[in-house]
Amino acid sequence: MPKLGMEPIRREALVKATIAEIGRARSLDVTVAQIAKRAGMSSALAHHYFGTKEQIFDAAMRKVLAIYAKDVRKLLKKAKSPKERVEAVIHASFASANFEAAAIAAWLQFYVYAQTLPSARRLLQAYLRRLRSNLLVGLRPLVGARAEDAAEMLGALIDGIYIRAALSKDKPDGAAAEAMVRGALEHFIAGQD
Amino acid sequence: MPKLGMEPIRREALVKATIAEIGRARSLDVTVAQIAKRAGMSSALAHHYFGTKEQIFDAAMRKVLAIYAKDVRKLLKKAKSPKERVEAVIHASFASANFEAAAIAAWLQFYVYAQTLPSARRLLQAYLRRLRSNLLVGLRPLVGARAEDAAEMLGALIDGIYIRAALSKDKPDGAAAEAMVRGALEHFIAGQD
Amino acid sequence: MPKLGMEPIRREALVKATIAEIGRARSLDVTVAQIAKRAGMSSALAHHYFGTKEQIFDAAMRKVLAIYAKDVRKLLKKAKSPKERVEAVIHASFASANFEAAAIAAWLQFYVYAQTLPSARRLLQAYLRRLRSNLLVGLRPLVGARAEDAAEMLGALIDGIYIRAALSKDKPDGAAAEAMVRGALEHFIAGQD
Amino acid sequence: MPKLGMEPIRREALVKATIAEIGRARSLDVTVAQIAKRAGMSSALAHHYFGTKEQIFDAAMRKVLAIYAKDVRKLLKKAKSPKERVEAVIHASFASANFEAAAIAAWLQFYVYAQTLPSARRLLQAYLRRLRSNLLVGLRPLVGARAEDAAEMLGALIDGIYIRAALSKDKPDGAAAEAMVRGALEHFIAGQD
DNA sequence: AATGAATGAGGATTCATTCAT
DNA sequence: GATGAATGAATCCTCATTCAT
Repeated sequence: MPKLGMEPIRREALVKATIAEIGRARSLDVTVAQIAKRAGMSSALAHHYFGTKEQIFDAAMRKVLAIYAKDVRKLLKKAKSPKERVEAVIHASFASANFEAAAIAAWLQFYVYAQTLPSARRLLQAYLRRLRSNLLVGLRPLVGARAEDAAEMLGALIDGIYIRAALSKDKPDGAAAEAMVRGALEHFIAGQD
Repeated sequence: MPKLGMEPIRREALVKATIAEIGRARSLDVTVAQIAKRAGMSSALAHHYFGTKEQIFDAAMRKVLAIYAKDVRKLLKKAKSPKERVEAVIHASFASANFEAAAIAAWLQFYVYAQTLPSARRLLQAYLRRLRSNLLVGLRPLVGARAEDAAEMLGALIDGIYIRAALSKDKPDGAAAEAMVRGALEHFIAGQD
Repeated sequence: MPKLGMEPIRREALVKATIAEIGRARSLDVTVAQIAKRAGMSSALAHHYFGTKEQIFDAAMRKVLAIYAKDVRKLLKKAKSPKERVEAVIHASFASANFEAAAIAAWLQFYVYAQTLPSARRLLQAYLRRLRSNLLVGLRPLVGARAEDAAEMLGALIDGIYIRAALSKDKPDGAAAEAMVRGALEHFIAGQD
Repeated sequence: MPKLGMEPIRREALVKATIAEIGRARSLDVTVAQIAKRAGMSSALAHHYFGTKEQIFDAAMRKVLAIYAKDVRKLLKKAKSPKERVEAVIHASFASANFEAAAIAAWLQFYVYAQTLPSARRLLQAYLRRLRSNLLVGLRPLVGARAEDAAEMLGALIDGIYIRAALSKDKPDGAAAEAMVRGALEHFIAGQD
């Protein structure tokens, strides 16, 4: 009798292996065989479950974004004030399991990947929209009409820190990253127009 | 005697074609044949002049960084005050010929490439150091001991804007980008610690 | 479960095809595609099983030497006297399945190959040592201290006959070849110093 | 005004460079560019003078055989007796400028080359015939009807020694080689049928 | 469910050879 | 006479993907 319910297990193993492998290679030049091997199965099985390599990548990207989204939701729930809301979003960006060398590397790769693949682009844009809207909700009470600009700026800053973390050989420093964004937030709030 | 002095012409054509082709593909998955074709020659000739694909990429990356460096130098010369120095660096980042769809796309690809290739990493890190030091010279008189943090933040913000511009389908808006960074600078200066 | 146990079959087919193809081309300028085609598979599969062309050649060379070594061992077992031992070695050299047009041609090619490739050189030198030592064991009782010279001479003579057989268009004549070496042996034994 | 009589100079330089380059590579896998560079000219010029690579190789092979033939002729002139004739041929084989690492390597390569290229085969067979006939003239008075066999055997032995010298990493020892062939000759003469 | 077997398509690289000057 | 310029044709090798079992 066949093992039942293997599908979700296999799929998850593959997704995890994909992120790890991309993190290791620091590039999307990763073969299905490598991913499958790390996931403990044959590449034929990987295709059986996902169809194409593209779909494996898609699922992996979805996973990275989902981890982040979940962290944000959790933190937002505890936020008591507008400012705490904004800080929650910032905190989630760098405290998440995603702010870890391999995941950051994978993140950057997916960013690039989104340039080429429409489905990946959609995913990434959804993330950007959500990030922006999460920031906006908190920022409006704080800076009013300047909230749009503030959200844009904070979002870009977060992405910039990510990209730099990806390049650096040092272990990513989430606290420092968070401090930098919070500083920018403070200055923005303090600044008059 | 044969046609002479083609080498620099061919090399430049290849470098230009490489950037254009990477911009078009929005990926480093570009074949030497594609590059050579766009540059109007056979792939064999491309290898004749550059040896390997890696060296072609290297030259293209060097070119992108060189364009930026030249723009910065030019603008810095005209700067009359510390603040003008910082603004010159910011302006160069977005006014340069590099802030144009294809070049931005190529820029992002090289950022990623630097994760893998040591030679590319060195190039990029040199760029980052120069950017930072250029900002620092202007920032020290303005914000004193906080200059380091400011430089770090502005640098990350610039990179973040780049990465977002790379993802966007719209034509990159240099003016808006510049305004955002200048805004952050103003707020940083105004902010108290 | 898939078709199983193809690997040894494929590998053997490839080795055989390699020898045949080198024999046909009378040169090592044989493409993996040609070999694979003769072996009835795609070149990709050949690479799948052997990795590189060099390793295919290595295996083929090993095979040629192994055939010879096996023949020698078999004949040596039946030898009842020192002289029969020497004759067994000689006989094996020319009666072996290797003394056949294609194999001789391949042999010569490998001899040349050994000049360039360290691994091939090691294989060939091992063969030469074994040949020498096999001859020595039989020769010592027959010619005493002159055994070393005799072994050297007989070995060179055998190789010389091989090389000439490789050049000739006629079907190799094992009997004649053997007679020539036996003659040299007789004269060496008869000769006084 | 054009330089006159460059042709023979260029041709000779190329032939010499070819032998040297084959000796260095210990293989015929030598590019026209390498040969031309060593000869101090462009590969285009090499083609200008020889037409094809094949013809360059042919000329080089011819040269190697010509050196040997000349040496033999010179030594044969001084020979006073049949035995001295045979010894002259043997001596020439190993004393010639050809019995030197690079030339031996080239020799072996050409031997192999002759398997493929008809023109090379003709050259080599002419050499073999001449060697044989030179030996026969001296051997007939010495061993009568057995001269044919003796010539065949000595020829094969000489070739065998060459092939082994090619494989060895040590500097070729002409004296030892000659001693071995002379020994075989002595034994052959001494041997009774 | 799972995988070894198998391949077509593609890509970097090399090189003999030709040609215009 | 001489050569830089240029290319077409090959060749090794990789890899996503399919299939039979």
